[in-house]
Amino acid sequence: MRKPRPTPAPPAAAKRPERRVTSYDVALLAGVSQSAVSRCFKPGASVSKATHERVMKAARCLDYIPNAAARSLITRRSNLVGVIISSLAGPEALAELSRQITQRGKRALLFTPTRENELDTILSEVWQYQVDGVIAAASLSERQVAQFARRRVPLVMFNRGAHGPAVNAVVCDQAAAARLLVSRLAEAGHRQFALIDGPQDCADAQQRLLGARMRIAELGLPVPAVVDGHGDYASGGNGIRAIIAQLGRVPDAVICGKDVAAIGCLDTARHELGINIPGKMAVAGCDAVEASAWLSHKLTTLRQPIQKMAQAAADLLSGLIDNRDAAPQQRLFNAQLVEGATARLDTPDSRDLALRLALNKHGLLTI
Amino acid sequence: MRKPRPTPAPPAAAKRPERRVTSYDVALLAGVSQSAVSRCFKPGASVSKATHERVMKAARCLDYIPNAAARSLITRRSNLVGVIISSLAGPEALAELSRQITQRGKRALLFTPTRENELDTILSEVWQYQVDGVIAAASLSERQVAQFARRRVPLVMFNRGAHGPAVNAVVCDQAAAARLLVSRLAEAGHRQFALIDGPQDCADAQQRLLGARMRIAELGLPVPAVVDGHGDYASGGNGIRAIIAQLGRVPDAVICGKDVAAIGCLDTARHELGINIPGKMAVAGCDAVEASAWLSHKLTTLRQPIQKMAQAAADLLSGLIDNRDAAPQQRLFNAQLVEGATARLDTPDSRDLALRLALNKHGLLTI
DNA sequence: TTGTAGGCGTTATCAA
DNA sequence: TTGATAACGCCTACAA
Repeated sequence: MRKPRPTPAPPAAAKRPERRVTSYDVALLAGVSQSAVSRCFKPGASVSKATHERVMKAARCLDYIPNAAARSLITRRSNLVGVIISSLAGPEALAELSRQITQRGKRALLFTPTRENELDTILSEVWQYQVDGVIAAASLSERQVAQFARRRVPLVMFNRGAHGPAVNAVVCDQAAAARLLVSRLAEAGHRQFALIDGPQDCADAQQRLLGARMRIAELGLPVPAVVDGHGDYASGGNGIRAIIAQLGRVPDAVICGKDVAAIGCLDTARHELGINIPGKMAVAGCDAVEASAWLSHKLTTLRQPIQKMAQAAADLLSGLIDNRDAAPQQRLFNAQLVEGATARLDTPDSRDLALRLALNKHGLLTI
Repeated sequence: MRKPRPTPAPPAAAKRPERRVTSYDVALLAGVSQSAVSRCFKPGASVSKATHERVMKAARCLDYIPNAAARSLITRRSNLVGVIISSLAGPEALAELSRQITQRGKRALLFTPTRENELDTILSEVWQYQVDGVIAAASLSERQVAQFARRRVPLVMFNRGAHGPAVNAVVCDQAAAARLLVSRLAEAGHRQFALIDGPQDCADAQQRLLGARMRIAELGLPVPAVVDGHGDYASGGNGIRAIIAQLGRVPDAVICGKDVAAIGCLDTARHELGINIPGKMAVAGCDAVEASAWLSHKLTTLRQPIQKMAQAAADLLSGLIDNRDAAPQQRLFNAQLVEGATARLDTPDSRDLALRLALNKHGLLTI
């Protein structure tokens, strides 16, 4: 048996490690037991109205707030969700994930790996903090994914290639979207393609370009020029220069793994190389960042439903936290083609028709 | 007295709330006491080499990781740093803060208020999690700031107007930078200014525009046109239209509280209103976002040393955590003028000189 | 509905 | 250097 507090409370000023306000203090002031206080802070617990009021008043008076660490120790719930996100994954996803996690009464504990090899260090911290689950928008090795299973920590992969059907994942069908993009560009008459690769550790960009290459091959188009990139603005500019050097001519269409690179490519092509876009060359991105819609870019790109995906990830994780034995699932979303002004996407025929309609609208032509 | 574990370990499979691996399990396997295990995980504790090895081997064997919640309970250190950041503050700041916090052996617990009134809710959660300190890139009321002092939780304001000298803050001298911008624009001959305001809850944007207005007044220039904005792309476009309607003419120079709005203004002016920039009108932003440097914008703007500021914030907070009674300090940084291509910043004289030099360089003129 | 008592997993203290 | 023991602050049967 142990005495709740050695010093009842008032004469506790001499202690060095400055005492915090605890539920015992509140109980003392309210004239109830400590467990009564505890129950008052648990939604749906059985407490009389009178007790509840007295306790809450005392709590307010003392600025009492329950200690999450102590609670998590006994309940085995930290209400913490680890979010592992490499900076390349885009700020919109992070903001949206944070919001969704908060809505479900949990908090995002942020892990931002800068290099691949940091991931093991990060994981060991993840375990320490006893997170209830993890949403990972970073590339985990199979060994790392296996650790989650062994420790029984629910994991949801976000927008990353899932390692087999045993892993929970929310993904956008990048390959399908890229295939669609190639098909549309090909229909419109583009034949010589070029690809500016995204960063190696960005699985979604890799998926997109893989899909594009396959579709190009299927359609029997010329072998595309491919250059590496890091997904940043400079990569786009350097990329288009390298492509032209490689092909010995300007390609018909350039597809970039990342929008920012696509904008870099677009700007360099227009302002430094003097290439008419979309007249002479088409440029397309793949992830519809905010800037892609700006008037000076109007980039043709692929929009992923990030909000819905974040919501799905949070839902999926919540479910797993409440029922760790739920069957793993993959939720697949489709990207949507954003028809900007950097690529001709219409077939020659439909373009004629559109032109005629436009002229007709201005009264210049009668159909 | 209490027995470490009711069930020694092997036959513990029947328990429902599935036991975790604890330091007791490691101790049992290594044949030492539990406190010996604890000491092995504390850097600089006095343990014999032999014991250390045995314990570590057992720990690896059992996948043991210390429980941060239990540790934080007794040490009163959670190693958690609350980061309160409104989405408007920019992703670069968040990434940099996260990195700096990690480098100091702590973790960022993310709080992203979407509306002002959410802040009180957020703070009550901050207290629950027993964070060691908070970096706030959001506007806190004086009452809210006072709560930090009362609870003795170190607080560092990041890029937000400090509430008096008693608050720790890392700020960039926005007003001074804006004054410089106005001065340079005025020297170059711009007289009629217009301002597109940032969001109300974005104190740095407010500071910048305040500085600009004061300098405009000091120089005896015409009263500037001022329109409200939210700091987003659309605000820039709407803003410039409203300004022209208000003035009845195109202003000489537009200064925007946020770069993204400035780009919106620039694009709309160029592509929709057909205004020659910088010939007919100057456009300037204030926070040097990544896109401002792109070739299609080349925005004249003000660069804040975000990396240094994040480092300073993390340093300051670390110091406060180790010594809560340290005197509060403000660390002030200066913004740097980025001379883009959206504003003439040279005086008429120097422009002539520059022109002559340029022509001379091409052999078209001899000085 | 309320109080008692034990335990969550760790670190800190102190004697051996 | 090591081990026993007492916190840390809370939740939760169980009994009243």
